[in-house]
Amino acid sequence: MNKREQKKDLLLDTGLAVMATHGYNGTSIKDIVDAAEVPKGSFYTYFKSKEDFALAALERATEEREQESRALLQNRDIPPLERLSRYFRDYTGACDSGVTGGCFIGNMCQEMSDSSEQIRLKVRQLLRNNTQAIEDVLEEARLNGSLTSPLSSAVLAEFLFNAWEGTVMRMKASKCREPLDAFLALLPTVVGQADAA
Amino acid sequence: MNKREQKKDLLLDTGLAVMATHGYNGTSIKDIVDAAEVPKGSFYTYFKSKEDFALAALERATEEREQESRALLQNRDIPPLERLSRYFRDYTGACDSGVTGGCFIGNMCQEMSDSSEQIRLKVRQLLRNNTQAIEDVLEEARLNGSLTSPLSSAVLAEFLFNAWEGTVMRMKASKCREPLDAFLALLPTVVGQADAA
DNA sequence: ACTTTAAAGACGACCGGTCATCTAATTCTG
DNA sequence: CAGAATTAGATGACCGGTCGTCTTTAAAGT
Repeated sequence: MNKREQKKDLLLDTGLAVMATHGYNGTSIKDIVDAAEVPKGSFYTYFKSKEDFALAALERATEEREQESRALLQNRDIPPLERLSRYFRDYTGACDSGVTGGCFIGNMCQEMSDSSEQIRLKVRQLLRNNTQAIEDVLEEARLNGSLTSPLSSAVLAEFLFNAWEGTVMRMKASKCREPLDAFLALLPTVVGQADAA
Repeated sequence: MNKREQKKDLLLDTGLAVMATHGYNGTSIKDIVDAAEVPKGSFYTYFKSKEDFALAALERATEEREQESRALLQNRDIPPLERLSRYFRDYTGACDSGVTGGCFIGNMCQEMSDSSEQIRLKVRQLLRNNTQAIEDVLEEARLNGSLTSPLSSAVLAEFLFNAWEGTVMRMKASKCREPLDAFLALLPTVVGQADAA
């Protein structure tokens, strides 16, 4: 990787962190370049606009998360429903250590969907990808008989993922793990397990 | 109501609408006063700061919604679980007519929780109130035997409300009613009904 | 020397918030 | 009750500062 790509990456990583906690409109270009210790004038050599940066940051945010989550979600050594449970539960750490930011995609969805059609479409796509990953696991569980719900895996996945986003959002306001615990408590019920404490 | 209160109300109503679609940082004082056709200088005679306005708008947003929702949620002519179902389903209209804004409280939660402690606490309180209202209905359903879940009403309410917020958020990005349908499809499962199509 | 890229700094617009000024209502005086 | 004095509230010009963006200059690469 060349020098240029490295700097763009640095800008993306650090800027993403800033924008994840202060939002799109709450983050200035100066905030981004300051955090990355990159001269202000350089910003527009890497991104053609602030919106362009946000679009790239959105992709980056999911890349980082997908590294780990895809690996877990597709790990055939663990029963599919167990994978799902871990996928959600492993978020706990972020909560305990005074999480800030929450889900960057969720944040951008709320703040920018009505202001930028480009960002809305990108968010929609990333949300769909995430939902699809969950649906795949559910479909696998259905095939091996551990998923008994009469509802389609698509509906189940859509519900679960949205419920999860709501849970993460709530944790931002409450700063406690109750929302997460409630989510995990209901997970078996939703996928149709009698009781898998 | 005196003239002054009326203007403050106007500022609150119109400003709330603007801030609900463009967010806190995406809305300027000028945007608010222009929408209400109130002179810029007047703003600070009604609110001591932008943050103060947002706090008041947050209360206003729930007042408006609570007018109708409380009445529905506490209507003893309808079975409690049916009330809950309607409470969520009645949101449909907003979706069909190209909803903008979503849930103002949810928006502010995502955008401002990490920036303003005052707003975070207000959001947390309002979210709790909403959850409590749902818990009350669930408790009523448990008493009359229609709620069979072994999980506590508090956990159920927390999960349901967060799932709902996530659903509303997803609709902002997707601009379709699929998320809502998925939510409504799972509602009976969550509260422990076998199938109450 | 010539092309390409990074960086500096300027740009006008706009930000949240303040201020002196003006208006209109209230209180005081007779 | 009339008219003068006082004051609370309304107002838009204006503050220093920051915004996102762009032009211009400096540096680097070949």
